[in-house]
Amino acid sequence: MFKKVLIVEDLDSIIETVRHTLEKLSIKNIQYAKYCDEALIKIKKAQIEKDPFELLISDLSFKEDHRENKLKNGEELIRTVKNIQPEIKTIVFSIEDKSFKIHSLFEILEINAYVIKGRNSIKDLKKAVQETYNNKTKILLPETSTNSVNKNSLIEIESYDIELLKLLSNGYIINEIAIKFKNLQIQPNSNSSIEKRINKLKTYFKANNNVHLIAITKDLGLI
Amino acid sequence: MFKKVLIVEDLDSIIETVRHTLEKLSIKNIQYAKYCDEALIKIKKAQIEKDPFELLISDLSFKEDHRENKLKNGEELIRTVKNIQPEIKTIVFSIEDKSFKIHSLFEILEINAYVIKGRNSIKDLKKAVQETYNNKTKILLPETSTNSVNKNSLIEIESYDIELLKLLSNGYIINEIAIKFKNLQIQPNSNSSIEKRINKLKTYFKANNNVHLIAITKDLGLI
DNA sequence: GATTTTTTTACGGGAAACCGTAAAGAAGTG
DNA sequence: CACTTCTTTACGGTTTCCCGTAAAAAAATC
Repeated sequence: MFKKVLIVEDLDSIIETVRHTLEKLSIKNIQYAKYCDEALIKIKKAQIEKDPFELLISDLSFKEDHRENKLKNGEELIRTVKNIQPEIKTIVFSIEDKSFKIHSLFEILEINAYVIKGRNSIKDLKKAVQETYNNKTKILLPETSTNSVNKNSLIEIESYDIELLKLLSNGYIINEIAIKFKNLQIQPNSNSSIEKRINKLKTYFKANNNVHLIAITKDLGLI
Repeated sequence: MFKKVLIVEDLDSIIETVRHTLEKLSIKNIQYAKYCDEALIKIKKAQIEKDPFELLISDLSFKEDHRENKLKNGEELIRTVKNIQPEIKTIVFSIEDKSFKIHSLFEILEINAYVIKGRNSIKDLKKAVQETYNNKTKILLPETSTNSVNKNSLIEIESYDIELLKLLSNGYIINEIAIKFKNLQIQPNSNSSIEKRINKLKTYFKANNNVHLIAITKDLGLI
C-alpha cells in the first residue's frame, strides 16, 4: 500500500474522516493541506528531500478567505503538481457530479480515480485508493452517476463555446464579443457567426433565449 | 448537556466527524439520518415514544438520488419539524455563506445557530452546541462571515423580485411574465412595471443587461 | 376631500436579439 | 483545376429588450 499520502481539502469535517479511512488502510504517513498553495509547497518540499508523496487526494473547489492563493482550485493544483512530479497518483474527491467535468479531468489531467462525495463515499474512497495502488485507472465511483448530463452529449461543446458563454454571462453584447474575438484572433469572429453559434447552443440546451441559455449552462456548471 | 441529538447530513464523510465532536461533548444518544424524510420519521417516532430529540443539527442541501423525498432540503425539514415539535433546538451546519439566506433562516425559522462549514468548523460547531444548550440564540459562526453580500443591502429584495428573476431565468419574456402575474393576481403586472423592476435590479446588481443580471444573481445563490 | 406624493400603466423610439436567406470564402475531392 | 461541400460572413426583417417621458391610478398627507 502507499506509504505517503497528501490530502487536500478545505473542510476540516471531511479531512478527519479521510485521514481515518487512510489509517485503516495501514498508510503510515498521512498529511493534509487546507489550501492548494500549501499543498504545492508540501509536495515540492517532499520531492527535494527525496521522500516524495506517492498519492494526492484532492478536492476540486475551495472556499476563499483572507489568504491569497495562486492556485484557486484542485484542477490547477493537479496540473501544476503533474508538471513537477508526473508519476504521482491522483484521486479527486469532490461533490461535483457533472460528467463533462469529470470526463475532462480524466482526459486532460489524467487523474487515476474520481470519487463523488455522497452518502456512501467513504467506502468508495477506500476502494479507489486500493485500486489506484494496484495500477487500475479511470475509476469513477459511484458508477451510477445520476442527475448529470450525458457524457457523450457534452463532448462537442468546445472551449470556444465556453468562452462565448462566459462573455455573454459577463454582460457583453454580441458586437462586443465579435470585437474581442478579433483582437484575440479567435475565429470565427463575425457577428453573424457568433449569433449562429449561440443559436446552436440554444438548440442544444433547449433554451428559449440568451437569458435562459446562461441560466441553464450555469446550473450545469459549464460556466 | 443535551442527551439526545439528531444529525441530518448526506455526506458520510461529514457525519463521522460531527458524531465524533458530539461524543466529546458527552452526548450519549447521537443518531443520524442521510435523508430529510428519514429525519422527520425519526423525530416523529421519538416524540410518540415520549423520548424526543432535544437538538437537531441539519445541513441545508442534499443530493438527489434514486429515493423519492418529500422534503427536499434542510429548510423544509426544519419548518416541518418546528410544526410538530416547536421547542426543539436547531443548528444549521452548511457550506452556504450567502448572508441573506442565513438571515432568513434566523428570522423565519427561528433557528438557534448557524455554522458555516469551513476550515475550522469543528471547533465552531462545538461552540454552537454548547451555547445553544445555554439558551443563547442567534449564534452565527464563524462570526466574521466574509465574502457574502451585505445583509442590509439585500433586505430590500423581495419575493416578488426573486419570482421575477426565476421566470426570466426560465426563458420567459417580459410579456409572458406579465400574463403570468395577471393570472396569479400578483401586482404590479404590466409590461412597463415589470421592465422598471428589472431595471431596478440591474442598477442594484450593476448588470449591463438581462443576461448579465441572471448570471450575477445565480452566482449569488439568489435564484 | 383636496392636495401632494408615490406607484402603476401606457406609449414611443432606438438598440440588441432573433431568425432566415444568400453570398463569399475555405477545404476537401476526383 | 473544376466541382462539391462546409464554414464563415453579410444583410434584412421581425421581435424583444432597453430607456425615457407622460398619463392614470392609488396611496399618503394635511
